[in-house]
Amino acid sequence: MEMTLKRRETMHRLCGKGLEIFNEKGYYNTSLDDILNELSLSKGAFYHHFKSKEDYFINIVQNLIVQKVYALLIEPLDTDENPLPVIVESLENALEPGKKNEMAYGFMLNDFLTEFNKRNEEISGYLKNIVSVWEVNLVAVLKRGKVDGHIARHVDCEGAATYIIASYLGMRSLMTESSNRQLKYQYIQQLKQYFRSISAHQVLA
Amino acid sequence: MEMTLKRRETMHRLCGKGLEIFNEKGYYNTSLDDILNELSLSKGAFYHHFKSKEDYFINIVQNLIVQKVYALLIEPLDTDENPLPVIVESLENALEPGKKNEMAYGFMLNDFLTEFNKRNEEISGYLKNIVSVWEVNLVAVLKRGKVDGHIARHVDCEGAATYIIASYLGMRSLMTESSNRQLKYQYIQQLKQYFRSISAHQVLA
DNA sequence: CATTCAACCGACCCATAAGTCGGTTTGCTT
DNA sequence: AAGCAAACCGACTTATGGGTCGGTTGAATG
Repeated sequence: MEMTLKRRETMHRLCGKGLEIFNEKGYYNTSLDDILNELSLSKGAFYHHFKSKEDYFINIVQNLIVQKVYALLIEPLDTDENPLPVIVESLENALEPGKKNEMAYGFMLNDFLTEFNKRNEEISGYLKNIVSVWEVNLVAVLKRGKVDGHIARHVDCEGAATYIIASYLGMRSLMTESSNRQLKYQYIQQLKQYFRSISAHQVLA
Repeated sequence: MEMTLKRRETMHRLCGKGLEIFNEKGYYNTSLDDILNELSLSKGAFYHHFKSKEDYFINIVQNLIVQKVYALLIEPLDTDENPLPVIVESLENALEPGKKNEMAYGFMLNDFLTEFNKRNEEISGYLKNIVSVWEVNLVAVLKRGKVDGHIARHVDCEGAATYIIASYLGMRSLMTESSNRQLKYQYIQQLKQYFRSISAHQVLA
């Protein structure tokens, strides 16, 4: 099964570089040759592994993107502590410019969501699904926070989750190369302010 | 100057229909012919009035979009009342699905911002500028709210404005044809919750 | 009535980029 | 070493869409 290994490796390289460039320039603004040239691969190689550009990107979404969202935004929620600081920390971390040569700016869900909305229902569906999983997990962790006495009883957990997600996605629209540090700081501060207001122990600022 | 009138009218029709379709399908996913067919106009007519698709869209941005942002998001702020309910009302109104055949979903700043970011620096610049004007106005109105005793003294007005804008832009990523009513309600509720927390009179929920 | 020019027409040009296909290379198996 | 299939190559096809250009129309002007 050496060939299967070779296959896997090439597909993996393609997906990795693809995500990197799609993230930089957008899906529709990136040609396959842009990616292929970087990897010194040919059209033939590409179509030997994927049946279309769309199929290729679905692969990227369902492997790499899902995985990153889990790692950055969902798994960190799985603790027994007060959920609010945990959520803050996960978002703060997800907005961090990539250390080394990892993905810059935590994540690009908003960009892809917007790009495929109205243009490709299938891919759009996969992306929305990712957001939805994130939301479900946020709601769960908020509800637990209520039970554990960290979050005020009156809070609408679904609404809070939606609000958190919206603000995070929106931040990614505002953060363009420059300006980021300040914006991120402001965002985190206000998020904390909001969290204080839904916390069970009404700490005054 | 009858001709100038004709010219104006055709350009106006082009811009109106253009905004409508660009908003529906996205700028890069809309061909000039898509628009021209709807208006029964030709390529020749188009290029008689605009020097390029880009020039055309800049026209749309600087006339129609600027105007709508002012009408929906900026001018409503110009009152002497407590700014917080006024802001809520403007956002609520801006997220309203267009009555009659007006623009659906209040506004599409986030979509265009995302689409042109990384693809067209010039247009991107104009759009960012609109957001920036909105932000400046929000900050001003929040500061006035502080002076007037509606907003707590400790609040970072710039941060709050950023946070408000981010959450609004993000909502537009989440609101796809279906689902909207519920999402909007949740958003407004949580926004109010946040506003309560930066209000001078700490009303408990 | 002739002239003129803004407004408009639509066939054409050309660059881009997805996808095809007949081939070549590579490396494992026998 | 021969055979064979997976992996890969790259010229080609095809569709799309922005932009061009030589023309036509129609209304105002003299």
